[in-house]
Amino acid sequence: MSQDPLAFRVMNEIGIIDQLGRTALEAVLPDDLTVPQFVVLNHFVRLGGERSPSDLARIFQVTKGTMTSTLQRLEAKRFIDMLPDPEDGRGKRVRITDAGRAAREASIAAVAPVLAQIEAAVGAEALATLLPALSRIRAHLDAARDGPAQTR
Amino acid sequence: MSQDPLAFRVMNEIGIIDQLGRTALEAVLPDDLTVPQFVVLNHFVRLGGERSPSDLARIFQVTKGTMTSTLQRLEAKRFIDMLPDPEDGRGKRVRITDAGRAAREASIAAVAPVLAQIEAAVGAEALATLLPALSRIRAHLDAARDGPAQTR
DNA sequence: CATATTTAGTTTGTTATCAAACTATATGGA
DNA sequence: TCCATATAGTTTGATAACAAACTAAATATG
Repeated sequence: MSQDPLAFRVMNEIGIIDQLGRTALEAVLPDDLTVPQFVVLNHFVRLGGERSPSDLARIFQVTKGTMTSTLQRLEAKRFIDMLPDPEDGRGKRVRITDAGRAAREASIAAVAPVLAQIEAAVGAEALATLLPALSRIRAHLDAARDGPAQTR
Repeated sequence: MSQDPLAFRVMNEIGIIDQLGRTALEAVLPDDLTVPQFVVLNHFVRLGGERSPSDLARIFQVTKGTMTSTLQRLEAKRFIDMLPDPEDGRGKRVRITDAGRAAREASIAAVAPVLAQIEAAVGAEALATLLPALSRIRAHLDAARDGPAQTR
């Protein structure tokens, strides 16, 4: 059980947490929102303005294809608008709609208790300590990634 | 960027690490093995013997349906055998094949440098410190999960 | 200026994952 | 013994994610 290398055990634990956490959040999210969909809405409310799909792909570290799919689903729910970029014939501009803002508010309300429980169970200090180490791992993996396949 | 609750930021970081780490490992794994497939093979080599599919689903915290899929792919590659359980007409017994053992050895060799790099970049102590906190988060999410939907 | 290269976005095909529905066998209680 | 319930596995129908191939528009180079 513990003959596995340390880094492997950490990755393992991270994988399971990601899965359980994602499932727990999606169980309470309204409007059949998924975590990635919520995260995009949250971004627009917090930072406002408009973004291109490839901006968003870069920000959230997913491929362009993945972002295309997430945005299409959000647009189908009328939570974002996709407009042609007037400055670039290839580009698009994404912005949140009023319905999207409302869905984000409802999501925050639904998700807050779940997050609060985690914080209570693990301790705010422990979480705060975790964060920098996680960031280092992320930074390493990000840098080690060879040719960023597709403007991820 | 940091108005998000602590627990949310941690979950976010974990999600990205999971994704980047998974992709990095799968890039080097032989025989088109995926991480879940490798993890199952690794388990059999480390602990030996036979397991039922639902044992494996429980051990790796995935649903039975997910485990069915992973086992079918491993069987197609001839890396495991699936036998009827002589004691239970509903059950199956899974065990690794020689080819499976060989694939696991090759995988370990391929994956080791990637893990070593992570360990070097983050530091063994930092990883060791991370582990208990991660375990607490996992334990909480595991416990908070309502009716374990399907003998997950 | 014309062609080559890069960039923006989409599409395709594969795997993982979940929940829920379904089949078949086992077990428990009346 | 018989029926109800629980358990083992599979299947179905979603979403997310990747890589790779593809279209179209923009930029760079000769």
